[in-house]
Amino acid sequence: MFSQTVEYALRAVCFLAGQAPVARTTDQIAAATRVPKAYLSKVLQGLSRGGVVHSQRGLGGGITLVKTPDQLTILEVVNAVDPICRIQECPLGLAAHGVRLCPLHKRMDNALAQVEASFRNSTLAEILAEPSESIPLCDFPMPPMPPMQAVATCEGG
Amino acid sequence: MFSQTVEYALRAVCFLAGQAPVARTTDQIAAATRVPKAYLSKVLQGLSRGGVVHSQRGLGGGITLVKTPDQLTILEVVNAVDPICRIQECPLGLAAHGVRLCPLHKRMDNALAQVEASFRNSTLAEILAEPSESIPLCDFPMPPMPPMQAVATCEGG
DNA sequence: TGATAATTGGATAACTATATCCAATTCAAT
DNA sequence: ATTGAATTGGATATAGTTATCCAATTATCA
Repeated sequence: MFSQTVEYALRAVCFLAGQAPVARTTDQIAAATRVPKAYLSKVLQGLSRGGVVHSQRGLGGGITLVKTPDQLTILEVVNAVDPICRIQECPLGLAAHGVRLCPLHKRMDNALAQVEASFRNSTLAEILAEPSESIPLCDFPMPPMPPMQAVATCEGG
Repeated sequence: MFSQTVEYALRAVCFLAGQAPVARTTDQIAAATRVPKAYLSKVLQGLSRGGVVHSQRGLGGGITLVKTPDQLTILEVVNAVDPICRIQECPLGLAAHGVRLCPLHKRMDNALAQVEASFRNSTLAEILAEPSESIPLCDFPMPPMPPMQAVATCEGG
């Protein structure tokens, strides 16, 4: 139900949060998150226009988060690239329904509201800090990283 | 975030529930729900294969619900045409993540689980019975209906 | 059995999402 | 100023979703 674009954007931001405040290039992000590089650059453009990341051109440039991980929520990332559109008015355009939704669309909108709320309550810092057997994006705890090569071994699909 | 197909399927089933146990033709459903007739017939085929509706060919045929409205949930309708796919395993295919999801994907899956749960808890009967200023699909309480012509006046979009 | 009413499914079109490639642009470092 | 590293954006390709049309099929009623 979530688009590929959302999945990719969250992976990228999650990676950047773990590296903050260091800038990373599109190549580095693509390798770490296993997202097609060419497509990732478009997704990052969306995140940039949405004010989630900052991109710096030129030698030594790259992508950084605009906010610190504890101030950035999943919702902001999602809304930057593929907004959760709440149901504002009757999709059938029925005049009588006006502002109030019918019971059907009220339930659909409630579901969207729940997703919105739970995404609003998750910060990137929280995700990185959560004790878990699985570190986001990695087969192992990630080292600081400078030169950076392809990410560890990986099988399965 | 919900596809057009889901929206159309829910409208159709909602309408049929209000008419149950009378059969309605694709033309009648299309007019009442304002769904393009040709596309609706495809959506209904999906609902039929999914066991949500039964279609009867021939003179006097039409579409009916397989279950009574109090036994049919929104979730069953949604899953018949555009299933909610929970995140079962790490989308990156990281071996180390195995069965357990990382904190990021755990949160995404939780959101899906919430939607699933709230759809599982809504029956069509409940939706029709809910006191509301807006009756599902209609500008006014729907009469029994036989010959049936276009549905009332309607403006806005 | 014949006529009519209804679904079924194949072919096709338009649009959006996903993905790729590359030339142009920008900027830091020297 | 020149060079090299990096993003940017345009053009294009592919796949999936949404939508339409129509001939074929099925089943009921007279």
